[in-house]
Amino acid sequence: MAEVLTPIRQKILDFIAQSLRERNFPPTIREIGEHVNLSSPATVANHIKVLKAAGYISANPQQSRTVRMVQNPTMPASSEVRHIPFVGDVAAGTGVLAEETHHDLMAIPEQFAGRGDSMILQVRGESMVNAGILPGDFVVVNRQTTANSGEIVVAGIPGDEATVKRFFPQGSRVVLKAENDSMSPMEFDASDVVIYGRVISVLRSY
Amino acid sequence: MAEVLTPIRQKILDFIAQSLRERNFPPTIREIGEHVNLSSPATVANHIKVLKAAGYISANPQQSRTVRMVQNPTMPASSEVRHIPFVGDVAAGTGVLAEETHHDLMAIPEQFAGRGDSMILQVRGESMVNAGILPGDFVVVNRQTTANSGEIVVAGIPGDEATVKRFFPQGSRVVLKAENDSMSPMEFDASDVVIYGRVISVLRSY
DNA sequence: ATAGACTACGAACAGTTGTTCGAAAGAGGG
DNA sequence: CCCTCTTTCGAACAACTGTTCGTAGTCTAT
Repeated sequence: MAEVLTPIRQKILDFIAQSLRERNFPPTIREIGEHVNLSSPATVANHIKVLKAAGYISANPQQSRTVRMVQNPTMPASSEVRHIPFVGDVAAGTGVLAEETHHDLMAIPEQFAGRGDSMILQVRGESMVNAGILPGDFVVVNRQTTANSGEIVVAGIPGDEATVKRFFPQGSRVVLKAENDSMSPMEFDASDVVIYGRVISVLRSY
Repeated sequence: MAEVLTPIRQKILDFIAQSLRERNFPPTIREIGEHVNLSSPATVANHIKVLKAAGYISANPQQSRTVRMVQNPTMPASSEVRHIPFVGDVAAGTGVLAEETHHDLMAIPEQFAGRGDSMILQVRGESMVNAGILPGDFVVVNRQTTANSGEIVVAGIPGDEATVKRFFPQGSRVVLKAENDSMSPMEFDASDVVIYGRVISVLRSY
């Protein structure tokens, strides 16, 4: 058995992928041939047949423009993803945060999912723009009641809703610092601040 | 002028979307006709022409299976996660970007994965801190060679490596603006700038 | 009723497209 | 050197496909 992924076949694969992403439809056999300098459609068809047999692509016989890329043959294990509940936005207050009712689950890659009990919030407000957290961003929050100095936490403060702030414990007092030039640090008695969790990752979609 | 979205045209739109969703390639005119009970290809072609003029779809003349939806009424909805190749960091230059070799795949939720052919880059440098993109952040990039004004793109510029900048075309010139107070906008001849793709999402892990 | 529009049909045409077949050229091994 | 495998070509074919053209039915407004 000869090598399947010869350079010319690699080029064919690339061109099919390119056509799909740039034009949203697959190329014809002759279009492929023109692109890889194979003047005979029979030659290209032969490569197509090999690639199809090897599982790289699939194609319908006798139908034009029906080659398509087969999804990654090595589907990574589902353990790569964790499903984390989306519990609302940060301005929604503690009720939402504490609730364990039916929430949408978002699939989050392990790398961004953290380890313990987690939840996802959508950020409202510009309090953390200097830390690269913009309004509308999704933050994955590890549920925990304490945090280390300087970490970004979701906290409940007196008379206000939950906010995202940088956390600085100072004895019996707590300083919550917004990362925004126009906002001053807020100081509270430690007993008045409830920490809901720590921000462990940020996801944004444009 | 008559109504554009007649029931039959709606059925045609639905069938095109269905074909794209279930088979990953568009139907032919006769396939459409068979599904909506129009025996003459001329009739279907007429509807196609109207829908195309109205902006619902686009199609290449004289090419089979090239109709495609202009807007995207039907999200892929296949799986909740897409696996996107991680191709290195933005400072690694064009070589890495162009390569189609074996890369690590990262599982990305559909919501952040975009639609077309995508790749993942890790951002080096502080050029986009004001846009909430920090050093070390992962950006999902939709491979495309053009972009709209104001969009964040991954671009190759003369004498430098690939960078992440905000894109402003100005006639035959191109202005690339860093989102960093200490960096000035850069202006190039349009032919000297290569756009590799558009940043569609940002992921950060603390 | 008459005219005009819109829609649909059916046939035909030219170009496209996947496929088949035979043959030639090169590579590698015995 | 000879054999086999692989790749490629060129030509041809049948089917497919977008398009054109003439005709006809339906509906609305005049």
